[in-house]
Amino acid sequence: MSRTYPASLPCLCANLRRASRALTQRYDQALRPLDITITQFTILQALSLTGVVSQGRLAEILAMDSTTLTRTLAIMSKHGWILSEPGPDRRERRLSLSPAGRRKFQAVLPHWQRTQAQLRARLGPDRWGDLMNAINHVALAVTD
Amino acid sequence: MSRTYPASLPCLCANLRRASRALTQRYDQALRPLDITITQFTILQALSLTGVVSQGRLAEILAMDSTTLTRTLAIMSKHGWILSEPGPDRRERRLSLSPAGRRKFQAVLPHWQRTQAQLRARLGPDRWGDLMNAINHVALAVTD
DNA sequence: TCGAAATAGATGTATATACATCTCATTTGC
DNA sequence: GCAAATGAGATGTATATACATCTATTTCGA
Repeated sequence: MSRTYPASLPCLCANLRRASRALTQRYDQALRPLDITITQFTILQALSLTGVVSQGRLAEILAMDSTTLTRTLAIMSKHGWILSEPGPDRRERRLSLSPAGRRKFQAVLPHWQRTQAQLRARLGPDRWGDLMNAINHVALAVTD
Repeated sequence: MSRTYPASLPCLCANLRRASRALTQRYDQALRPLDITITQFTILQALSLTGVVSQGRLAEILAMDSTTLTRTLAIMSKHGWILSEPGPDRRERRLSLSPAGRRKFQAVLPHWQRTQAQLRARLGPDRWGDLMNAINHVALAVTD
C-alpha cells in the first residue's frame, strides 16, 4: 500500500466508485471554466448521438434512473440547451438538443477531447481499450 | 447497439460513471434489507482494514473529498458505528470502528460477499481480475 | 518568539443520485 | 366500451459528492 493510495480495496463496487470519483473530479475540473459538468456534457453528447429520444430511453442508455434525469434536465433546460416536446404518447417527453445546446456541445467538445487525450496518453491505447471494454461489460452484466 | 443498452459512449468518464451507477444500484439493492448503503459499508470495510486513521487519510484512500466524508460519517455516527477522537494534532480526528461498527460490518459481510460472488461468477475470474487492475490503474493515473 | 502561511476539518450551497409515491395517459381484459 | 392494470414522468425526501469559505491549530521563517 503506497503512502497516498492503496492499490485496491476488496470490493469491486468500492474500487469502481473510487475510480469514478477520481475521473469525475478530473473531467469536472477541466470543464469548470465552461460552466458545465461532465454529467451535463454527457447528456449533451448522448442527445447529439441519438437525436430525438424519450426521457425513459435516455435514462436506459445512461443506466440512470429516469427521475434523476428529470432533475438534471431541469438544470440544463434553464440554460436553454434542451428541447422537450410531448410525443404522440402524451405521457412521454421527446427530448433533443436545442440550437443553443448544439452550440454548447460544440464549444465544450475540444476541452473534453483534450482531457480524454491526456488520459489516454497516460494509460496507453491498449489499457484504454481494455478498460473501455471491461467497464461496458460490467454495465451490461449488471443490467440484464 | 442493443435495444436497451448501447455498447459504449465515446467518453471514458461517462462509461465509468454509468458502470458505477449500475453497480451501485445492484449492491445497494442487496444491502437494503440491512439498512446500509454500499458507500457506508465501504467505509466500515476501509476502517476495518486500516484501524485508527485520520479523516484526511481515509479520504485519500477512497479518493474522496474530506468534506464529503464529514457528511457520511455524521450519518454513520448517528448509528453508533464510528469512534472519533482528537489526535495529538488536535485539528485532526482519529477515526475507528466502534464495537457496534464492528458488529455491523460482520453482519453485512456475508451479504456483500454473496453479491460479489454472483457478479464474479457472471464476469468470470479473468475478466474480474483484469477489471480490478484496470480500474485501480485509472484511479492511480488520475490521482498522481 | 512571533506573525504568516499552511493544514484539518466543519459548514453553506449546489449538483448527482435513487426510491417511494403521485398524477395522468395508455393499454388490456372482459 | 369501460374498469383495472400498466407505464411515463414529476415530486418529496434522503444520501452522495465536491467546492468555497470559515475556524481552530500547527508549522515555518525571519
